[in-house]
Amino acid sequence: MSNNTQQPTLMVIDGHSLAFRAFYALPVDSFQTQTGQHTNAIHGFISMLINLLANENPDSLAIAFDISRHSFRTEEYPEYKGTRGETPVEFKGQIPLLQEALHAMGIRTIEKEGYEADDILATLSLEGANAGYRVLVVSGDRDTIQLVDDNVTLLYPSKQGVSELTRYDADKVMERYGVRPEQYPEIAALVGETSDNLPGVPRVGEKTAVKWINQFGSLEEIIRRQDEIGGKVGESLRENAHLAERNRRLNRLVRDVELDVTLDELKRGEVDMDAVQQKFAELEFRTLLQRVAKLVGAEVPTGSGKPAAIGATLPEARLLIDEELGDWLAKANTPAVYLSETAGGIDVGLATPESTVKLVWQPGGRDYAQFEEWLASDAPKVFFDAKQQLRVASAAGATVGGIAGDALLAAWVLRPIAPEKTIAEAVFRYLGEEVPVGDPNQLVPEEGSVATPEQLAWYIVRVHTAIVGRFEGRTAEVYENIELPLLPVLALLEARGVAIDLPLLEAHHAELTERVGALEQRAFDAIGHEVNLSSPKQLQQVLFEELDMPKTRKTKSGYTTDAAALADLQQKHPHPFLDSLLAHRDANKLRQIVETLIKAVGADDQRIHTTLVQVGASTGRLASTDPNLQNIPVRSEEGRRIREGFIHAPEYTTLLTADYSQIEMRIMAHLSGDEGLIQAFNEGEDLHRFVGARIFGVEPAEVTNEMRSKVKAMSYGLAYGLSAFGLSKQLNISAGEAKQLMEDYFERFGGVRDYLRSVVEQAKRDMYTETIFGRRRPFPDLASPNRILRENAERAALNAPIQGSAADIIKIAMIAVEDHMREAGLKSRMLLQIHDELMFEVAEGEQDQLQEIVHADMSGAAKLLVPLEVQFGHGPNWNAAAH
DNA sequence: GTTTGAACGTA
DNA sequence: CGTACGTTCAAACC
Repeated sequence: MSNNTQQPTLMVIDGHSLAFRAFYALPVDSFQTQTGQHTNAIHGFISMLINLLANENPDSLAIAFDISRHSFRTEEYPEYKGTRGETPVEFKGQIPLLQEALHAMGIRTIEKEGYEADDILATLSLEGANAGYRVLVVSGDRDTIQLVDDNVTLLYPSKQGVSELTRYDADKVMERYGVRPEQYPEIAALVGETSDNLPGVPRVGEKTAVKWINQFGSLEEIIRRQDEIGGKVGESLRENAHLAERNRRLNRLVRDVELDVTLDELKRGEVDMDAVQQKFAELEFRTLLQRVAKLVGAEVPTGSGKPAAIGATLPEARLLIDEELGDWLAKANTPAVYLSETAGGIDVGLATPESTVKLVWQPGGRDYAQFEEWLASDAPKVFFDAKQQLRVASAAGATVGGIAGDALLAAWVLRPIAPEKTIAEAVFRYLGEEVPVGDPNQLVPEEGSVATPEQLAWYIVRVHTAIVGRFEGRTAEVYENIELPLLPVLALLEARGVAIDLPLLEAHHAELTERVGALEQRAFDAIGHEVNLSSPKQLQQVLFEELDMPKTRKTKSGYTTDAAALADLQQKHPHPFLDSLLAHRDANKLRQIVETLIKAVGADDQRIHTTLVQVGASTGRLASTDPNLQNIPVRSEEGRRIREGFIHAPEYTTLLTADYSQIEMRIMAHLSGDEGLIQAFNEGEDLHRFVGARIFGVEPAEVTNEMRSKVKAMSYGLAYGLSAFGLSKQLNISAGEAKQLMEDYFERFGGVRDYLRSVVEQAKRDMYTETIFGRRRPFPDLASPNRILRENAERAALNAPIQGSAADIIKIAMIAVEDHMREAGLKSRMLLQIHDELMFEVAEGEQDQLQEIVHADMSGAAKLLVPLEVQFGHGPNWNAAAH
């Protein structure tokens, strides 16, 4: 319905009430971003808004929001709207995002402290009508019926949901309610409004109220002549007239709120599609973007062809050589570099936001000396996955310096729970543009269907700026002072690898293979037939059907056959098969680990080069893959034999390991400020013995091994959100004893309990946790209505600052150690990081000096309320180098 | 051929 | 009903 008069149209919308209706109209679970942010109310609201704008085409537009529940109404009547339950958090969090999205669409939102959105609508509709506008009020609150007149029409959502709006003009109000619009609030005052917690006059319903209004003309008149009304109803009116009067005061909308906006400012202008695109990309809205574009007549990127039609335009690529290239490099301000390996060499894309350059690089060729020199220099450059690009360069014999940014790393620091792992993902999220990725099934890609290196570089340089621009708090410091300097250190560790005693591992493997075979045969003999011992399904058949053993804990697809359950079964229901099975599991696992390691040994250098994944863990830890060297067995004697296969190269004299002693407990002491715990560390006594003495009320010397191990399990469990139930399971003690143990612990170390509580409290408030150094980790699930998800998030939130701070500390130490070793000109090398441990290959005569550097840098990486202790061990192999 | 689940190694 | 990872195998899926 378009406006066919000369009169301009003003549309005013009650944002809160319509968003709330949208929230209940759309399934909350189907509208979630990857980070778990709910978006159903935002989506529903904007969808409805687009329809409204398309249908009504208003000339001016404003959307009003409530700031809080407090208004002059709650001043007068504190119970106002008091029966309404707590607004769901899933909804509350969407309002600021909705407002941001509306701002991106160039739409003015209005809030006023002390007033409700309806008062703003009332004020604007009056102002608009006076200024000659035709006014459309959009609200789901019945109080706005009073605003309707010849110039003001109300669009009110029908019961079906948000998409259907009923138009109320004065005639329609009369038809529906039987009174004129301005009389409606008097009806409502008499009847009362349950949803606002405003009781009316008992025995008076809509029918009676309308009858009276039509008979007497107004509420005032009804009350003045209340004695004329007979019967029980009349009696009720006389007793409760004050309620009707109070209701009338409260439901009268204020029409002269002072707003710091003029009608002129509400005129709809051009829509900045770039801003809309970016905001919608964050919200992961795609169809809405198309609809907005259609509404305003803009173009939308298709995703198939060229880079985004709207947003920045891709500069023409230039193929530069010699002086021209040198000139470009000299002038370019922190360009992006993208290296792509090809059959003949390396294709290079270089870009600033304004200019792109391509280069067909033949490493070592004479024409490229200038480029290679620039690449190796400190001249700042940005990358996407710089560590991988470093490998490409280094394989070509080139070096890379001046890593001033890495968009992959930045995206992870910003959102470590679900970082964008490809250029296309990051660009879509942070720039709202689609990178042409091409069809992998097409052997010869069409021109323009796949991004060239220089196009990718252009995306990288822009997306990096966009990501870094969103850092908050101390995130930029974490990125610049920890992650970026660590990156080249990790590249060095990966390139160095660790030496392996291949013959020893092979002998070990042969031995394990033989043992696995024998155990397998013994297991078969015990049940009289063969079975795949690695198949949980087949094992369940044997255990619970053939041998008729008692059922174990349930899994998704049956009953568990894990080691703990099998050991438990063996107690209750001994059987030789169980023995053989458990022993087989152990041996087979070790055999498999050794096999993986053997396969990973490089043919050229007899070393294993793991990949240290810097963007792997959301706490800030590193991860190790291909192979994982952070989970090499150590707990069993047989497992430690595998560590004997990790050795130093012949030109070095020993392996050195340095590990933080109880770093997580020390961080807990620091963060909690608990005096008992701090004292324990400062006195340098055995921690668990000290804590045990306090808890059990004995002298440290009298703490038995059993007491000590209970305390140890408890201390470590606390940082993981361990419950009394979990503790009882782990220690095999009664629930009561476990509960008592925890109570005794908190009795003596109350600061720890207070701290753990405060972490979750803070996390629920901010929706993220922070480490000592300011690394943040978001926790969307803390607001989940799903109890399991929420409690999992609470435990993870409890642990994140502790585990994350430990990760920060060892990273800082690694940067310093590598730096100082280089300064000292040492030949020794840092090789591995295993979360709280560093491994070094020590060159002849350097052990003391190295150990001094490592000790100083590790213990000095953070100044805590307790000392950071470092333990060293050295020997010919990793097992011997244990302390 | 790819994904999922169970199991298990480490800090 | 204790956090953070990666790898392997079998089974289930396409």
